[in-house]
Amino acid sequence: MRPGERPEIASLPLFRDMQDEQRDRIFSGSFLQVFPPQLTLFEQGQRPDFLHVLVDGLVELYASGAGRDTTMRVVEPVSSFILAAVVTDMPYLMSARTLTSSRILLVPAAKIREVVRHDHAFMDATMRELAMAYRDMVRALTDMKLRQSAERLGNLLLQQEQRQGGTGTVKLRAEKRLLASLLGMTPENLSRAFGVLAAHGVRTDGANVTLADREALEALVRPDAISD
Amino acid sequence: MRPGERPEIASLPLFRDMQDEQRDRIFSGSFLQVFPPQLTLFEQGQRPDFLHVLVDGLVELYASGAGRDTTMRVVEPVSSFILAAVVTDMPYLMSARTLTSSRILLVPAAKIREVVRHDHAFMDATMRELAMAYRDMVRALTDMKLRQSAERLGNLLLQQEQRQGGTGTVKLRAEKRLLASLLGMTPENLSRAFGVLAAHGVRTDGANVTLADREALEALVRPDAISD
DNA sequence: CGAACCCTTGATGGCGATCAAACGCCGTGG
DNA sequence: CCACGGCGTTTGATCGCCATCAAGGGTTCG
Repeated sequence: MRPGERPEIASLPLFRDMQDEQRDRIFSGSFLQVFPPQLTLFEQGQRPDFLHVLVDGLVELYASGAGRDTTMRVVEPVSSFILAAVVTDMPYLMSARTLTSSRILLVPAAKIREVVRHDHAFMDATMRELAMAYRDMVRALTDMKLRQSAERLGNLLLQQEQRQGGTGTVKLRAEKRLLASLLGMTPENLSRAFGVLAAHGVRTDGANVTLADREALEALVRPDAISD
Repeated sequence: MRPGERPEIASLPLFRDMQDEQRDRIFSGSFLQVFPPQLTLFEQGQRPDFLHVLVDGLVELYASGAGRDTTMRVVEPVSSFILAAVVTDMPYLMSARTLTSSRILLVPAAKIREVVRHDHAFMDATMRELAMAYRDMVRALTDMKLRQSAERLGNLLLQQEQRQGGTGTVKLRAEKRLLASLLGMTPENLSRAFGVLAAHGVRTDGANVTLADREALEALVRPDAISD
């Protein structure tokens, strides 16, 4: 582990408040590994072997079915993923692959389940993490059921703009084809959706998007105050 | 509380393994109330005041946005709902209304959060409940993104048939208009979806549905083995 | 420099929403 | 007991969003 990385992982909400001793147990049983781009980390249906913590890089979680794939989440560092499968010890509902070269901390699932049982603060953090993840999924599902594609895109841009500092600029971290899949549409229609938003002050230049007229965009998208 | 009801609630996975003393604390601060049909229990955006446990009746959880509503879940007895909002103490993401006259146990949210902190088994059960709820939402979102409407309906019928005993018969507990909203479509298209499935052995008679040719239906729907 | 690959743009088609109307069920009130 | 009215469901007609198919332009990388 590089200097500064371990404190960064340890300060994640999931690990922050637990006993030092228990945290040491988790980390000592874990190992950090570098994966090349486009590598499948695991596939849906498998039993969970590790809790994954993305330290550096970019990871896609996707689900397959009915002969097609769809992106469920793009994981950015530093954060953990597939916690729910680990604590329940039930098969993954999603597959994972690296998008870029990625450094990932692998924590044996059995160790997580063991430490959860013995460290109250860690269980508390796990519970909260799962509750937040559940709420994220509720938002994603309502978004998919209630909004059409251009609205979903506009909404995502508004949220990303806030998370990236509110400078009126959004930097797309992943390819547009992936963004399309995340939003539940095809690349072609994502392109057209950007075209629709152009009439509402959205300028695109490759991966750089500028929101020139926030008011007009919000009028189109009608963002939900609760979804913040 | 009627005789037999309290044991039924206490034997729920959520409350089953906690200390008797802590369970008493929770129940002593709670009260059971009867609500008429079509009554709004709470609305999205509100701060959670109670954990709800549906003892008898039927409750709809729905979300509003972009000028429309969509059903997120139909709650059947005996089970709790809106646990995630209660433990995080964050605003509801969904609204709730009774569909039929319902008996609901109302547990003060603050008491839940307090007991969670002190009872390890209860926290463990809460964590697991949230993990399962999260997984349910993942399944719902993939279903919505990957399948079209007739497939979603067929899938739901197959699952309901299993949950109702595998007799080849499904009894729809709610109105079809509600089922349509749950599946993310209009009542008109639900009707047409039943029409499509009729060619695959699905006979409907009001709220009674019989699956005459399970193989044909599964061939159409391609159910996912993981989604069981 | 060439070959993928991504993104874009255009043309077409299908799924599902919307609009409209008729049927059946069930309650109320005459 | 029957007539009426309301509501949920069904069926038909039309429209719009989005997927698919197809082709061209731009970028990256070998």
